[in-house]
Amino acid sequence: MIRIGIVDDKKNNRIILADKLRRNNLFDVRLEAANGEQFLQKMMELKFDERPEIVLMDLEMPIMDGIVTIATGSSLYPGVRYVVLTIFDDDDRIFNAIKAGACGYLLKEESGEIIADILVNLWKNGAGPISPSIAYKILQMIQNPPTAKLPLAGQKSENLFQLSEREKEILRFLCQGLEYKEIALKLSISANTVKKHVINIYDKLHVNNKGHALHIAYTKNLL
Amino acid sequence: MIRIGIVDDKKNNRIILADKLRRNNLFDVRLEAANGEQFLQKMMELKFDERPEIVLMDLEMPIMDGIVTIATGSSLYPGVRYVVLTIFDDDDRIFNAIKAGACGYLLKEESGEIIADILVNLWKNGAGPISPSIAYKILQMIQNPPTAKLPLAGQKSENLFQLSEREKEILRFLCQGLEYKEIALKLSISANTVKKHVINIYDKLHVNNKGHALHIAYTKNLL
DNA sequence: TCATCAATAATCCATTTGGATAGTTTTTTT
DNA sequence: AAAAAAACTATCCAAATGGATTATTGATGA
Repeated sequence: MIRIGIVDDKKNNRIILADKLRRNNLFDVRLEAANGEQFLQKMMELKFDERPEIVLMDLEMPIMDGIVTIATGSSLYPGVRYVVLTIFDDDDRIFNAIKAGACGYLLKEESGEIIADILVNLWKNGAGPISPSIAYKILQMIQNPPTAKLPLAGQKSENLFQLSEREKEILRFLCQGLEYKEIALKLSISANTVKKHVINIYDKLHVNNKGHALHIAYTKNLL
Repeated sequence: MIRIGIVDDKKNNRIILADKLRRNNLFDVRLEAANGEQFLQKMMELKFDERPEIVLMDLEMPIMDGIVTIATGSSLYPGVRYVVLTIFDDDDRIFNAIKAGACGYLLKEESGEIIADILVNLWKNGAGPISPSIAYKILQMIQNPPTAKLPLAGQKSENLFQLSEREKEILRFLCQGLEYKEIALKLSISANTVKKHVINIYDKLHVNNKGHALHIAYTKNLL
């Protein structure tokens, strides 16, 4: 049985999709969430071997959207595969989802059987499921890099987490191993303020300690 | 009828593929070539509306290989679609073929029916045909840009700090943002022991806090 | 003008971490 | 078998971190 998670703000979508998958005896839909925050919350409560192996993620959601959720989730739980399942196919969304760590991108148009097939294939072979039209767009992105968005030389990624300039500055210092006091000294502000910024950064990254934050910073190229 | 070209140095391959496609009444295989030079020569001799709309291109060929041929051909005849059809799936070939202007990349493993389906789809919808495992590799290329790899630096740096296996293990957890307690749980040892290991790691790395340690771990590739 | 937001600063409190020190057990090497 | 190294456990204490809350300032925008 492949453990599946479904994240979609429309309850009906979740039910239909879960039904489709459950009809196939290979899938065990055991996590449903209406937005990213709820998803991360539920992941936290699960033990390692109870967590879904594949998570189907809608992109347009209130509170915490799919891309930020994938970015955070793929750092926190690297063993989990995230597959975007959405009706949108614009370049920015595709690109950001991939950068965030999605290993597949399916359009909701695809039929239930195809989705099931593709997920089984992902689980067995590790091949990323990608709708043909999406794959074509990705090719085009490589052929015509949309204004320096392709990080082919390890460039900075988009501001996924909406950090302010000051926050990025402080995150960079944090990543160098500086303590609050030292950062305060460098920036000529008080250590209390540094701490406040750090807490705000944690909020935006949806983490609650330095280790996690640095992990995301390093793996998501936030520096 | 979709006009098809086949470029492959093995005559047998051409015959088998042409047969497969001709069985389907949608295809009109009207150009065969054994290498890039021959292909370009024949293209030159054809009138505009006689040229193939889709060209299936092998990569490994004598005289003029597939990538150079695609690069040249896509400049000379932008209206023609080039689909790579090969047994090779290494990153460099894929990337170069796409950069050269290929609009699809199929592995020869795919069955004749699938190839036919995919070509029809390409012709009708413009969606690029890509084998799933290729698509996955492309994703990974975007996620992990091919950075300049240092040949021996990896191995050297692992020995540089003389970390024991256990210490490396704990450092990896630390880099994932886990706290002492959580690491202790994962390793079934006490948090005190974890702390002791961490202190020993700091000693070896000549640092005195988590930030510094993670910085070295990430930048010196200790993971 | 009023509302909002980013940056600044501070306080209180609980938890985590870093450092020193002192052991025991297990494994490896000599 | 003895010695050495690695792994494990523990306690004390000081420092750093995290979380919540409150408040001021300046810039931006409706």
